[in-house]
Amino acid sequence: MSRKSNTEQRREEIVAALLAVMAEQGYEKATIQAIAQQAGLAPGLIHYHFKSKGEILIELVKSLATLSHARYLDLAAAASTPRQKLQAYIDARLAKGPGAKPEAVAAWVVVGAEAVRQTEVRQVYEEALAFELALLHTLLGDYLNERSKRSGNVRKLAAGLLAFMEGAFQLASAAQNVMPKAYAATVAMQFIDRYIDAEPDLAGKP
Amino acid sequence: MSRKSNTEQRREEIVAALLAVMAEQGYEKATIQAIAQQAGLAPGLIHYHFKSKGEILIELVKSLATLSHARYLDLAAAASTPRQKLQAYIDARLAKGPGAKPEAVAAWVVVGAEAVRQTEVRQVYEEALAFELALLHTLLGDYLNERSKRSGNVRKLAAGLLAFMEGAFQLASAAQNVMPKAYAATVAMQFIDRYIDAEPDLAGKP
Amino acid sequence: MSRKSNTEQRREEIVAALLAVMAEQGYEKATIQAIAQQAGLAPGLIHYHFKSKGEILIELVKSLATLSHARYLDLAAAASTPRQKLQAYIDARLAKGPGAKPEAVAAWVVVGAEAVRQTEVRQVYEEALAFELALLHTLLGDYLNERSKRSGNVRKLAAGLLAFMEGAFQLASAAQNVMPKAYAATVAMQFIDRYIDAEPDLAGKP
Amino acid sequence: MSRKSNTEQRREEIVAALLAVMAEQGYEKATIQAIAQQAGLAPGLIHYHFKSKGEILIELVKSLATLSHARYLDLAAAASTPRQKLQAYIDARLAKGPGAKPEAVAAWVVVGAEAVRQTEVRQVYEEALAFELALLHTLLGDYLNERSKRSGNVRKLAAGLLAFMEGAFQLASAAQNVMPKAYAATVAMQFIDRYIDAEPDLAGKP
DNA sequence: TATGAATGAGTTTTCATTCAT
DNA sequence: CATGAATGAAAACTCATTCAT
Repeated sequence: MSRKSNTEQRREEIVAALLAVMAEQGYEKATIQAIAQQAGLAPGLIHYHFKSKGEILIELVKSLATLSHARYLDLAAAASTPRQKLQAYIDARLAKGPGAKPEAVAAWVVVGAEAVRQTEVRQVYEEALAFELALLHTLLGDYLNERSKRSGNVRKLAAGLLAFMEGAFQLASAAQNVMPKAYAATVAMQFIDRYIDAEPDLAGKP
Repeated sequence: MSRKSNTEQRREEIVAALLAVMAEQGYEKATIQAIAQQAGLAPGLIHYHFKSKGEILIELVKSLATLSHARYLDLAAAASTPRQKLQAYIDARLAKGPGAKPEAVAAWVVVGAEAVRQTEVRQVYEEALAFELALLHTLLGDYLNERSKRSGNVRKLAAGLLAFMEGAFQLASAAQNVMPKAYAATVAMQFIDRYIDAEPDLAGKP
Repeated sequence: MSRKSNTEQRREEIVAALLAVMAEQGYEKATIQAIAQQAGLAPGLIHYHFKSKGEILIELVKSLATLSHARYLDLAAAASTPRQKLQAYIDARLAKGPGAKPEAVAAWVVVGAEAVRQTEVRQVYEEALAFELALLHTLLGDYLNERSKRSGNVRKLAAGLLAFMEGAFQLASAAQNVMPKAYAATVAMQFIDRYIDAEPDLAGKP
Repeated sequence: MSRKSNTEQRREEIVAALLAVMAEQGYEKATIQAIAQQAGLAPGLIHYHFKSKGEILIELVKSLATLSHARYLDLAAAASTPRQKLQAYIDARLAKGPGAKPEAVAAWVVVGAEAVRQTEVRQVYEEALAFELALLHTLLGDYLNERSKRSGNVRKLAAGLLAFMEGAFQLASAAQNVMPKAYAATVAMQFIDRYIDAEPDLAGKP
């Protein structure tokens, strides 16, 4: 009887190792040797499970996106109103509450820089962001409906929030000494609430 | 008798070459060879003018910060009201109007990723951001005064805007297909105006 | 399943190659390429087994010290009296008799020059010399006892002999045409015997 | 009227600079840039006065030999007996008394290592040592005559002393922590005196 | 599947020497 | 004579990838 394949587990271990190393070394410095050591595996084994280093990165991008969404689903489970769901989304992405992983944030920032120049990375990176943007758009739309507000600018607000969150990741990873403590989630909700409240209220009009 | 020094000029040429190469290749791929070729210089000359590749990067960070501020000063010269100055600042940083350099934006994003792990880069990067944050704080304060508003949250608003702008850079460089066109400057001013208008107006109180 | 490690053997081969190349080229000219070629290995493999060129040098210093001491132990095995042991020591260090390696002598000289400026090299170099000095001190003490002599100057005599031997290495490597043939071992024993015989004989005193 | 050539002075400055740099950096690390900086000259000027870096080294070897001999002549001027002259020689070479230059000693050690592999250096190095050996031989012969002793071994004694002194330089430069303080000059004279006193005195024989 | 040695191309850096000014 | 920029060949070191075991 042949022994059971552990490929899937190994791949996950390797991706996790890249995440850890990349968070503090960057992508180029995350050598196969370093990843192998972090994972407690032999270097040669990495290339048995992945064709190339780039393939691990791609897998990591997907993994990070999945992770983030899983966090949202977790938090959203306890939310009933549209506002609570929005709050859950913000908290999940800005890594509040249980399961926060600063090294995942740092890795995501590095991924973003790689996406600037690696086409394949950019593709999955954009896919992930497009997904988030769509989700955010929906959540914001629901929230507007709850308030009986309308806005032609939900799309821009969603884009603005997405940009804000990406920037918050960046600054949390590379300029933590400069930023105020714990501003991100608060500011995000304020942006949303005040943005929406300032919309002309069409609901009550005759 | 003595030969005239052109070091300052050469250093600027080299920094400009790094900017150009880094914008589309990233920092690691911006090899000394590539920089030299971009600048039309012999590779050895790079190290005659700079002790190391890292030193060029540090110089570039300073240069980008200076460039951005110069753009603000340019635009602000024509601004008279606090709101116009704020607008000038936003436009300058988000690279609207004349003098916009998309490659400088891309380079800044890559710099940000390097700041995650290179201590020296992080230092100058943080210095630059701290400067921007202070300036933004001042501009927002002036704007509030103009509106006879008060806010204990100017600091958080400034931080939020800074994060938003950094994120906008990131997404403009690595996810241009996902984002709406020309959302950034508009959204930034809306964040500001609505944030401020939602503040309790204390001016008229006895 | 697992591949057997040959690291220890490879490291020894590489150290031996450095010894050979350094003996006739000096340390700086003993390039990684040259060492690799001497050892019949690929250049990259050198850095797989050693972190840096300096590490190979450190290893070589230790190896030379060990080699020299092994030669002494070999020769001393056949010696019964303290004088014979001293003679064995002198012969071993001055590379008389079977197992003499002129290239090891030349390499040791080069090591000595590197010890002038490389702190790490100086450390192991000094350790090796301190060991030799202590051994020489012991051997001389035993010899004195045999002769029923006493001397407060054994320490200085040992130091003098050590210096003499190091100088003999130097001159054998760099000024062989100037020095008399085969003077070293003879002169060393004469220094010892006459030095000791000139000491006031305290043995017969009441 | 043409301006006076300062070539000779410049050459001496450059040689002195090499001495200083080489004493603490070794020969390979004594770059033209470093030499120029030490001398306070422009790098290009070095090659105006010397054809190559090696030529400076040759000049330095000669300079060091001359310096050492000048020191002997200085000290010997006040010596009347053969023993005093010997003492003067030993003191001069082992750098006792006024004019001692530890950095010259270190440089000489480095020179010795270069002599192992550079033919041209070895030539002048050997010339210098041959000169010292001959002088030492003469001084020892005179001392023997004064004592009415004879010895067929003056040549070997001279060689032994020369080796001892070179070794003392080496150990003073690279193993100062291991050696006793101020042993060298004392031990040298003891080697001489006891060596000679132990010779069979043929003078009084019938 | 797993190991770890091996390869070789590529990278930063150094530096003697040259040369225009 | 003097300056200092410029060159290009070499050096150490890195590392993804391959492969024998």
